[in-house]
Amino acid sequence: MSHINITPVARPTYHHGDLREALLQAAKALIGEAGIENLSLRKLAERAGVSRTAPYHHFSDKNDLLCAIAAQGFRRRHAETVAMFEDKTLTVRQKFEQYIFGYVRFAANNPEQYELMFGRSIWKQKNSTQELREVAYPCFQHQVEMVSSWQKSGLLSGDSPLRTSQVIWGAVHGITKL
Amino acid sequence: MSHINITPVARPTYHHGDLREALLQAAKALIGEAGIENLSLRKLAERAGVSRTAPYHHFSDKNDLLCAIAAQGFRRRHAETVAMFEDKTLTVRQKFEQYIFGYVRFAANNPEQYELMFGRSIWKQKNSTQELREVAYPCFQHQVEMVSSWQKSGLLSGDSPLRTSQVIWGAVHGITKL
DNA sequence: TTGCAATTTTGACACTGTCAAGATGTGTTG
DNA sequence: CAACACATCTTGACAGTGTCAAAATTGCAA
Repeated sequence: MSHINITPVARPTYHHGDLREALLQAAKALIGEAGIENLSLRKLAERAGVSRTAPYHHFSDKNDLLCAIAAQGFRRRHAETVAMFEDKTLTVRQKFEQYIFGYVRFAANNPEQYELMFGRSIWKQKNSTQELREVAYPCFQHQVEMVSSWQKSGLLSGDSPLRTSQVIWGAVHGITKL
Repeated sequence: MSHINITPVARPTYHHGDLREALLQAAKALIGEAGIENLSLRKLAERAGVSRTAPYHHFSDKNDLLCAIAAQGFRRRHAETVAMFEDKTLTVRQKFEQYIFGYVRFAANNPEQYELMFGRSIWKQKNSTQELREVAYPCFQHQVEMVSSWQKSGLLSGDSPLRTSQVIWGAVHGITKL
């Protein structure tokens, strides 16, 4: 793992200013370089130019940190999707295509973050933060609403928006991972 | 993690006999109890009633161990599927249903092993053992062949067995994880 | 200026994966 | 049966890891 660039950022003041955001940013960078399972809080702290236990005042846990990254992904994805869906200049069909493309593109461009968002580890048992749940649920719900509207407009068949949504998501998810 | 039962097995002889198989078995048990990320080689060795480094004479790595478990899953799944597909007493449609059900059932009954088989970590970069690859490929290939035959018999539409296979697998995979 | 609270650091601990060297059996050959 | 080679297992050791407690440092309000 010696190929990872640490490059601690020189920090003029004792207090960092916005360490939390800096940690999230650095964590995403490290994850992108070496994968999720090679992310350690210590390397992260070092890259942020801060001592090993500093992150613990912004995240209660390593799991908490990972949940925060996933939550960031959901927030971003949700914002993009909502904006796209409410765009009046697009036809219904274009919206559907844009949705699928956007999903796949996001997964392809941020594979590690994507894995974090939909991988097993975060959601398992009591691992998910309340923040993560509060951010992710609207994201899922909005997807179901979109599918429902597409069904009403005749673009999609089926009667249960939830089921159909699951199938679509599952298929895209599956294809994405191959 | 103190809720995990270790219960080292008393071993009469110095040589274990078939430590490799015992380790795989114990590993699956521990994974079932505490999840993949809570499996440690040391706890595993202790439960197998053996010293910490003993496993290293049967698996070069922790990753190697996980690959072996995944390979076991593929072997079992492949055997079941082939046997079912060649069963003359089933109609084509029954076979298709059995295949889907069998897949979901396996994933539901062995969620951790399933995660290991299709999760990102094993297949990423150079993590996959040659044994795992040699076992998994026939498994995938057989699935494509089945889909192809179902398409020829008119049960399934579409022309590209590979693509269709991917979609089916993806959808089932996606639904399975919800 | 002084004191309080937020922030960061140092020290420490148990746990992990893994390597090197030694110990202990088992099977084989004379 | 003896001696030896080999597979198997153990002990010791080391660097990393997550995380806690206590101390230190700083910014802000009274």
